[in-house]
Amino acid sequence: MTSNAGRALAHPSREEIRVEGVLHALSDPIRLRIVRQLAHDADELACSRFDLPVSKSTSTHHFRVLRESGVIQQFYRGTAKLSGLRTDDLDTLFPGLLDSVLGAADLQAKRLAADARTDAPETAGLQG
Amino acid sequence: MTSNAGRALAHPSREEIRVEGVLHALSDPIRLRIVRQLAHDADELACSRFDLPVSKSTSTHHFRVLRESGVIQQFYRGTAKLSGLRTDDLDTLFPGLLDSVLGAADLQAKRLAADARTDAPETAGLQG
DNA sequence: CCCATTGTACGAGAGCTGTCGTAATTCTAC
DNA sequence: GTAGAATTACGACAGCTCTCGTACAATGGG
Repeated sequence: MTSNAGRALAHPSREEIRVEGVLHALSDPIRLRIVRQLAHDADELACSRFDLPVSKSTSTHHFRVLRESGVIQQFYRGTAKLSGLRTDDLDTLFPGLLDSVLGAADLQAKRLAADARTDAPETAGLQG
Repeated sequence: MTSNAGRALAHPSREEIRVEGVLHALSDPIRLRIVRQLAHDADELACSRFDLPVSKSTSTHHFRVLRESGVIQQFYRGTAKLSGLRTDDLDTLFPGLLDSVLGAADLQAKRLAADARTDAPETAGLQG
């Protein structure tokens, strides 16, 4: 069998996605980071392409939370598992939600980076 | 003393508000309900005006989570504690986030209500 | 002062969450 | 078939979360 259908992954249907679950999935820093990378870098990435500060087991856990809450879809291709945002489903169910969360995360990242630049040089003197 | 200053409540400053914390605060059904009621019914409501399906202790807990994450502000007036959304701070930090979450919650509420109407009368529990 | 109203604090318990390490599974390449 | 790479599954653990009940504090009116 050359098909990848042997390993099917459970996804919630569009109707089963709940806004509370989506918000909860996005409220973890690691998962938010995954989603931001998916949104910015590519539509579909293998899990191994993410450089996360946790073990593989923990990564698997976070990807599963994202998938089971309806934020991402996953499928196998060879030994790799590719992940992509369920942009269409989310935009249909909750228009603008994903974009504003991603925008908020970007703004916060910029703000925190700027804070670090203004804080550090004076006191600590350590910079990247 | 007629002042209400005796009981001060700790709030995060605008700069301390984190998007992960806001999303986590909004990911609980009870808290999302509180926020929706604050957004729709009034700008400032006493805690006792919320008809929540939990005990007073639990309500206090949820209001504290919302306050400490920066979603709401609270102050005392007499024996009452009034709560209001920090709309300005949130809109400045995360433009559009609060609105899209509230919109998503409204859409989902309508959708679930419609599903219940089409599910129940016809088959009374059997669905494809 | 006493009391009703309103909300807090504290302690507790059940359950979920994030994390890890190790063992197992699936696919590709030889 | 064998080896290797990518990922999952399982069991375990500490910590957090949601919930409650009871006891306590602050305000306003008699």
